[in-house]
Amino acid sequence: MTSIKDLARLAGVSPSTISRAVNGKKYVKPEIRERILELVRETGYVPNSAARSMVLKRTFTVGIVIPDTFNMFQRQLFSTVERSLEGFGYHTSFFFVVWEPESELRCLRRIKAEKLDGIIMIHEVARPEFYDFLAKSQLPAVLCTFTRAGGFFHSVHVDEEAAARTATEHLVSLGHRRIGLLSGTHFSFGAQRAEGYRSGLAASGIEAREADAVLLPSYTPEEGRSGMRALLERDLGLTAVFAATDELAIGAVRALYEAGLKVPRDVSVIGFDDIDISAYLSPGLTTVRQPIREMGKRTAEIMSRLIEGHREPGDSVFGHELVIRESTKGPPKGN
Amino acid sequence: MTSIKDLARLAGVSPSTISRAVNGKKYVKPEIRERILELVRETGYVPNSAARSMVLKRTFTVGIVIPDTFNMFQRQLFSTVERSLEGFGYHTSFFFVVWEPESELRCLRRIKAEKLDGIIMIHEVARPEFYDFLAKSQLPAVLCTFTRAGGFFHSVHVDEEAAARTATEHLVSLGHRRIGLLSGTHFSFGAQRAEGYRSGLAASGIEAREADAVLLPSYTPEEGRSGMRALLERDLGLTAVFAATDELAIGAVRALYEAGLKVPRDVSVIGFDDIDISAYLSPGLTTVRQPIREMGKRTAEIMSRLIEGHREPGDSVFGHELVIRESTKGPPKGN
DNA sequence: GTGAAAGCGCTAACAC
DNA sequence: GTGTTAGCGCTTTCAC
Repeated sequence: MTSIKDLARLAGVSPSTISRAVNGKKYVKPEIRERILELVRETGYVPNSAARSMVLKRTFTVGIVIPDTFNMFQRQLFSTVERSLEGFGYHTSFFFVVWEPESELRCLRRIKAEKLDGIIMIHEVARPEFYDFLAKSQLPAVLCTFTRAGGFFHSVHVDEEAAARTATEHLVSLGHRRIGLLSGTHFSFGAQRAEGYRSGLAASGIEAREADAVLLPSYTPEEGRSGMRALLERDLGLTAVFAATDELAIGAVRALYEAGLKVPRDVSVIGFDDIDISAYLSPGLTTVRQPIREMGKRTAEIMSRLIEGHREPGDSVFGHELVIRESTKGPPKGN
Repeated sequence: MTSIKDLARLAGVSPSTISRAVNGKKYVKPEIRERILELVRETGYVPNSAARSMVLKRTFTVGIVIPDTFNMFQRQLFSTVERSLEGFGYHTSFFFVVWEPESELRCLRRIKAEKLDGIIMIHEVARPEFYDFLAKSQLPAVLCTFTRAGGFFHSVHVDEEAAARTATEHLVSLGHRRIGLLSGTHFSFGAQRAEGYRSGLAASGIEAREADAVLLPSYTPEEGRSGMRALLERDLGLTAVFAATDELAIGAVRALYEAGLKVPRDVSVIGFDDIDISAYLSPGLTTVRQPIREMGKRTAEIMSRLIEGHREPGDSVFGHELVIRESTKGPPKGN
């Protein structure tokens, strides 16, 4: 691998001049600069980023912490973030964390080792050490899709509870009275969406029954399927279900299908997130959309400004949107 | 941020001793080691990886090149690769490349700059410079899900053509005679799967008609939907469709749904890959499974051995498996 | 405009 | 067992 010294020897100049030429600095005679750039092309020289970041004391890369099991919503989110960050001149480094304390600590160690310019959390880690580090290190950080009490961190998110209420109210407005809930125990949004479901019901004067809700350990289609099965077995006379994520909803629809029930003829299903695939399901999934692209862009933008030393408002709360497709309609007659 | 010198001062020893203690080397008096480790805990010291890799001349991280638009199949693949690599003691660095020459070159530059221990390609880049660099630099490299003529690179993949043939023959065995094809123009697998479709048809004495096939510019549900629509408009009397990826298949099912046709009652649909979601669709998608986990693990294993300087066989060809779910059945009577 | 020298944080020879 | 020294590849004063 050619180094700056090799190039210096080749060009018959000093390493400093190479450095200046490569980095487009002033004070290099045009013809020398040309010759150097020509040499760079020939040799395929690219400055070693480790060496560079050692002296510059910055890496031009921001870390993105994301669950190892990231779902399609998160996947779309981080792609947008990555692209936008690239636009601001930053690279990204991904840290996949598994849902276990050890993994979070390992991730934290790596983050410290890599001396990143900033950290974006697309995953709500459990370990407080994580947040403590972010706070104490003064590292630019933004929480994407969740907040943390204390107002210390910048965060980009929707009003989860309000959005879940919108979903529930849509079902109610269609005439449903017995509505099931499929949500999860992990991460704040699970509880927040469940709360929105309850308040949506309450606002319509409908009692939220304990038995109508099931809280799953994760938000996968498989959990949605087994959650829906549980609901079905309880024989509650549900005519609709609110699933806290589209993936849970997909599993729920599947369980219904396996039970010989049709969506939306027998049971209506509404999801949350509006992941890409939801529009292509048959029937298309009615859901509450989080403005993924906008949120991703905003996250990158805040990060970039934070790195540049600007101050930024603490919270960016985005609006949600009800997307009505074919998986919801009025309850079957007789109910 | 605490550095090795700070620690040395704190512990009253030299930096070398700190280095030895932290890296678990011999020749450190037990009580001193203890004190140092204690200090490490207190201060939260983590060695700067840039500095470390400069002297070690290796980074313990392998790069994974993957399309920016990676699909669910690739997503599962890289998660497995990442996890397995982690098990071998390597970190991973992702390079998302957009389908355009400039992006591939930018990616190549970054790869050169980062001095990785190896490169895994989960994306078949177009630029020959990329492969030239890999070859000339002697960097351990493995191509995952595709091969390259010349036998120079290690690669992990299935026999795409044979697998597509299996899919087609399944349809034929069900009684279908007019079978549509939805594949793509990009990446070798598009042509290989199309070829498998043709040879599957030929093996059954069925003529492959030009009009029954549509080649899309990408492999998304949206393309599958528009491809299926095109097929429908041609009014060919198709009773089944082979889609070259599950995502294409999902879009095809959607187009059929929108046209008021039922799967599999009116038209059977078979996909390729067996992405996670396929089992949760309603109806479940019949498909050809690539052994994602095994392929991912194998890729990581080969990489690890390559880095350690071992020789490895050039190709790992995995077997595929037909997964029959509900989206395929015999053709409607009267056809 | 250009080069020499110092130094970023770390590890590995090599003394002691 | 431990410290001293050199050096990884780069950028940046500071002379010239």
